[in-house]
Amino acid sequence: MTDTMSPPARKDAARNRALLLETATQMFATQGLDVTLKDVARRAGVGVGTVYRHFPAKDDLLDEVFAGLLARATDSARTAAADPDGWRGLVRYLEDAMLMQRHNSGLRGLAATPAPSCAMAVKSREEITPLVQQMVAKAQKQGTLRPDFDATDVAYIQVALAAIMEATYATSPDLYRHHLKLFIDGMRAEGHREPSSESPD
Amino acid sequence: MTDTMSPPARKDAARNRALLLETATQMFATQGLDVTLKDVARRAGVGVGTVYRHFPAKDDLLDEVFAGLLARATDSARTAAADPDGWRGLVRYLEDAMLMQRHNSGLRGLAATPAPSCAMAVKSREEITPLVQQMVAKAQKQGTLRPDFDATDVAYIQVALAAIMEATYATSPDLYRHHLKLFIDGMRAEGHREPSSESPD
DNA sequence: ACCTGAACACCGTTCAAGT
DNA sequence: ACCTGAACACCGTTCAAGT
Repeated sequence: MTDTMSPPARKDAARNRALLLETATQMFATQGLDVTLKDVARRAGVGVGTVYRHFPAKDDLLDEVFAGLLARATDSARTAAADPDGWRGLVRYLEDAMLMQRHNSGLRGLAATPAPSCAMAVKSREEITPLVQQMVAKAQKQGTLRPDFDATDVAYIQVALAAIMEATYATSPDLYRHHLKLFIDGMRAEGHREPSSESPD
Repeated sequence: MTDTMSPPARKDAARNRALLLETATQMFATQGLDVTLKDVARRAGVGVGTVYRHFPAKDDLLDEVFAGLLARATDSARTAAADPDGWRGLVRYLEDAMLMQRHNSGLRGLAATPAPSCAMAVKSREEITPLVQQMVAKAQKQGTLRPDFDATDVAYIQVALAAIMEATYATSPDLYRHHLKLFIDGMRAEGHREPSSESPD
């Protein structure tokens, strides 16, 4: 994924790059998207200019930082798509995605305000959409998912839940589970509304 | 609503205040929340300092600007609460609220990112929540709304739809209608899933 | 009293000078 | 080649000087 050109780069440069990525990943995860690049630089022990040498703009740094999480999300989607029960796969995928956000402040911010320009959003769509499409098709064939449900709707439900989570996280970080259930229930096909052995809360 | 104290204030000051409010309302509606206070000042023909004299901070200006819209939303909720059919009132209230956002960029931004600190959000909750509670109670008594549905859930559905609208507006400003339908369907009580004479789109 | 605009703090980004 | 930090543009906010 990172080869073909660009002579190996000096060892110190490579180290700085890795260090910055690591530092930024940590800071964005715990403190959210508005950590300053100056702060990232200081914590990494380099000058601001170095950050901009490796990442032309803050968005580029964000893209690389969250590319890692995107990979995890893709894995989750792949596993979910392999589930023979389409509905169950879909639900698990959504739960996984929300759990990731639950534990990463920066991801919450990104997911709730998806700039269509954002490289990560684009790649995310490209990689995950086909997998979600498989789940949707399967679940519809199995009669458990509404027939008028689109694969892109899953992405929008993620956006919706992200916004809710962002709004409620500070007060009750797990309230989103309630809304997740609500939305999932709205996805069910006619006559598949039985509570599936969960506690009623 | 604006009396009891503060000697009437000089005529030019009062005019400036009104002018600023009007200008800001216009600009936030069409250009969104990140219009500059310097721009507002210029367009109103005053200095920046004047803006800050009348509104201690940008948030205060926003609060006053959107207090007007809040009043309209409250009216809508009151009308909806008066509907003998609880379900129909609830649906109309949601449709109204979304229509307001649809036509106001600043409102879209605010609704999608509700800071709990925001005075408008607080007032909105205080004024509208009891009305929504009436609708929810009525609809549940009439058996058309899920029994495990909370009045606060309505507010969160608004947040969710606002985020979706914000994400899709540029490309397809009316796509939110689809998701509104989806969520509304998720609110239905068991056995009330008939398509109610709408076109299927 | 109220208005004005220069000035400050802050953040993203650039670039001349260093190694 | 790459690093550094001062410098710039921009936005929110303040305040000394004007009327």
